[in-house]
Amino acid sequence: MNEIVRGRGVSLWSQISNILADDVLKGRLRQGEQLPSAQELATRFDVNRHTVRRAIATLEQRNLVRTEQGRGTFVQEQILDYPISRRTRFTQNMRNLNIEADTEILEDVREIPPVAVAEALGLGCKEYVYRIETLSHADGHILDHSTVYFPAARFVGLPAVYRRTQSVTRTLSEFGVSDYVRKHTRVSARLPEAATARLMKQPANRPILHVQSINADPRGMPVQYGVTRFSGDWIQLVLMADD
Amino acid sequence: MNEIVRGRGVSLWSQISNILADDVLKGRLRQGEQLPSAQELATRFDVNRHTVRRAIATLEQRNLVRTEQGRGTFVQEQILDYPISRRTRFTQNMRNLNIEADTEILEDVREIPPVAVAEALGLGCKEYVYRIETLSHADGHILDHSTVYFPAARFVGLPAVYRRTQSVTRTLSEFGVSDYVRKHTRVSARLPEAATARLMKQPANRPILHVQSINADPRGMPVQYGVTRFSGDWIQLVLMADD
DNA sequence: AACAAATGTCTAGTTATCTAGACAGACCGG
DNA sequence: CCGGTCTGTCTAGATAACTAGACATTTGTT
Repeated sequence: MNEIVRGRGVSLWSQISNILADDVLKGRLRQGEQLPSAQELATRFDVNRHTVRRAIATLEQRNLVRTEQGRGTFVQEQILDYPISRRTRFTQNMRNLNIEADTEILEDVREIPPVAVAEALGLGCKEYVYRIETLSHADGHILDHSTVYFPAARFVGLPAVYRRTQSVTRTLSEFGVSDYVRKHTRVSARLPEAATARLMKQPANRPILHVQSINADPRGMPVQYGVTRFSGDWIQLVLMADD
Repeated sequence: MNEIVRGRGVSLWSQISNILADDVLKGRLRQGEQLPSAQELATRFDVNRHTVRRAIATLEQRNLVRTEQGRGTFVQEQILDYPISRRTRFTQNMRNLNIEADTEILEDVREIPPVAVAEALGLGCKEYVYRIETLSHADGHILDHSTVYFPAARFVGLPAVYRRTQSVTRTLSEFGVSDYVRKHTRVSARLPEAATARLMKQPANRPILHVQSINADPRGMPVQYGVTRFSGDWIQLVLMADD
């Protein structure tokens, strides 16, 4: 297993601290996962509990773990850098971040959209859209609540495809839109609507990241209007130069 | 310059030891070079002399430096691995080892060789050879004392070429021998003759590596007979499989 | 309420690391 | 041979790291 060396000029607490930090950073310990108790670690490393505590104290300072009296110490949920560029693809993003994301489809309906959405999609005020509501989980956390609109006339029967492919990119691809780029992205922080707060299991007074985006095909024709509400606590959007 | 950190779990002596070891291994301190005195290092690192001494003690254990009372501490001359194969070329070897070698020509004469040499070169007992005596230095150390014989009939005027090219390989090349291989190599340890000991500035009772070799052209005709006396202390021949 | 299992906080003692100073011994150049 | 400059060795004390044990506090379960 992991070895510790005495009397070579590197203190035990520092060695233990490094080993544990490595476990966290390399993902051997997952976000929110509970570490072995101080006593267990002391036994494993053949060292006093105080020594382990010192190691853990430094990890806490580095914000890698969080200790709760009477409960234990846990891997600190890190703010997730969520890169956004013109070609951001959610599924791809999560895969890059080495996170198992699964998306739950809450609802899909065919309806007349709000005026703002119709305008954004370049539709007349009597044209139908599909509206799809999703909730994404990652590592046991709720990641975002999304509402996406597609022009119904252009993508007949889209919800069924979406349910099968579980991916915007693959769905559009099946309708012949093999490429699309983000026409614009608007990011704001706001308090969640009641429904969103309930869905994301977070207090109504904790702000969320509200991202509204429009994707267009290569000819500039809008294919998707979406609103994604990220948990502001542990998502941090990174705006990137266009590629 | 080089920084040292207190109170982060790594002892000062160990940090200093690492810095100095790095200086030696990366060649910032050369073989045989004197390190700053313990007091100077203590001042530079803002640390007690004893602490520096402890760092140096570990370096001594690792055989990276050697300390001499009253003189100072010096980078330990490492044993030099000297690879030998059928295609060994002295100049090339030194270049591979990243060592500046310069060869001083002590003497070149045209003479009747000893019988053993004549036989080895496949010459009759009345045929002349050129005998060239050289002394090689590298990094300020004397590396070897060589005696090489060339058949004079085949290589008329060779010494002049050798003085110009400073290389056996290039010299033979100018005589049309573009390739040659080592026909055989005999290695032994023996005490140096008086002249050699004096030349190599080493005691007469310290053994040297005595390497006798014959090089032949691709048709098997011997082109060179040589004896090289290496300083046994810091040269270590590595016999390699033929290439 | 009782209990087990965590973390948090003390005290006390040991060992390792670092500092300070003094002095001996070897080397070297004038 | 003498003085300056090295390394080598010793003593003594201060600080950091580690161990041992006791007990408090918090949490979750029974």
